[in-house]
Amino acid sequence: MANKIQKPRGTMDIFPNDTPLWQKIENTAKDVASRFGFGEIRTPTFEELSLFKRGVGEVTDVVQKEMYTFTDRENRAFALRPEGTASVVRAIIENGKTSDAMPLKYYYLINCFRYEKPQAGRSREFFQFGTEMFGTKDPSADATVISLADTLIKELGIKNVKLHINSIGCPNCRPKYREALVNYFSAHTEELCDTCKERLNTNPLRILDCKSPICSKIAADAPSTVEHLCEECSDHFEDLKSYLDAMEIEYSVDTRIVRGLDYYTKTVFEFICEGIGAQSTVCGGGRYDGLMQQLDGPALPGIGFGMGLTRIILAMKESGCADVDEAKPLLYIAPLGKKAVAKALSIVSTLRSNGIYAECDISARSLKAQMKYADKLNAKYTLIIGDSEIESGRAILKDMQKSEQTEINIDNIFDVLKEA
RNA sequence: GUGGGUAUAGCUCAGCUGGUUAGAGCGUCAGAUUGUGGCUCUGAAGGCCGUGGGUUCGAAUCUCAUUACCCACCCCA
Repeated sequence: MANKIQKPRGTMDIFPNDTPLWQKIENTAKDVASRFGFGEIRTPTFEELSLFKRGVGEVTDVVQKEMYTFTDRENRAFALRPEGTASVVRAIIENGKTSDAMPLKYYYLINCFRYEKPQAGRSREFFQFGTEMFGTKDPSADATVISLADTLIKELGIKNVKLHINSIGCPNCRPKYREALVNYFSAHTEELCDTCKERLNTNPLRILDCKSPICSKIAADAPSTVEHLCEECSDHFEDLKSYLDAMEIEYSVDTRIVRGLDYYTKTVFEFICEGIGAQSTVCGGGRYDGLMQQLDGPALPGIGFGMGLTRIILAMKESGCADVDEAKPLLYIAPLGKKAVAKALSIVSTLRSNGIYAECDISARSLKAQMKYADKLNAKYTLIIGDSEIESGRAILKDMQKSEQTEINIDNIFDVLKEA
């Protein structure tokens, strides 16, 4: 055991006992997205490093210390995608989709990579379902995107998740708000925790969601975003709320929701699940009206979200809806002898071609072992074929649950199964 | 990047203050009169006790380092 090869830290192997749950989530996501008129987009796993620097924000933690970067043989700098939005924007611009009918509506199911220290709900390779919409700045678009996430969460059966919304303003009102915030917290500098003293310079908005009791107590009386919005942002936020009300989507306004990535403007939201650990945001998103321009595209407003699939799974387990029925074979054939095996393979092959899940022994095991295996697979019926059955053309069909046996004509197996 | 916890068969775990061939349950495979499952019984395979040093006559058991996992900070989905 000199060098046992292990998977990279913060990654995972997923086996067939777990993949059905993943597939259920992915299929439901695709289904819901297409009902909202969103089409799937696929972009590269890695991109030019500068895309993320410009798109996500040069000074964010994600870009500064969490990216997997590398250079290729010609010394070009790349990075594994730490999120999905920047790539989508790049692809839209590069392929001239900005001339398509608006709005553009895309979704994706991707893996992302961030060099972080793993913990509950956080890994280095993680999976997310994301949506992006470009070309409409109307609050009804915000409401639609939120509704998509809400619909998906509900269809998955997750109950213990709450929607929190906020508005962080636009380039007109945010600087003023930021100033007000810095003024307020500066008066309490000494009381703030060390990280928040840092944040005062780097990202004062973040002090609002600090978990330290002292900071959150101070933050409670801090000026709130909502009161500092310009008229346009304020109207936008009010309209969004009334549209959510119209769709009967429950939410609470939470001024501590600020989002970490630079590109967000106006609407921000999170679906939060209590009980799955510290990383409780199951879905996070918002509006990013300046992003397209920041990447040298036209001034198309955008909005979207990312949903962490691992966290969704934690939430599903928490609300007890993570069980997926396993596939059970309709028929298991237990052949004895080569002639019988040939017959079994032939029957099973026909059934499979007709969309039916069927199995037969392929290990030349004893009948007893085969029956045990059929039981373990939860087969509905077992057909036993030996030499004499091949001769007579008749074999025993056993209903595994009722434990009843009937003799049938082997070639009638298809009709018998049809009736069953 | 910071802090706390853990690391023994495929899985869940025993193994007391260091002492001869490291255990259980579950799972896997094979048997319990010739071609029949779910219950029961029997047996087998499977671990140099995460890895590498150190202390010791002797270490799974003490110590240091390292790696991974779990949890929290940070950050975020």
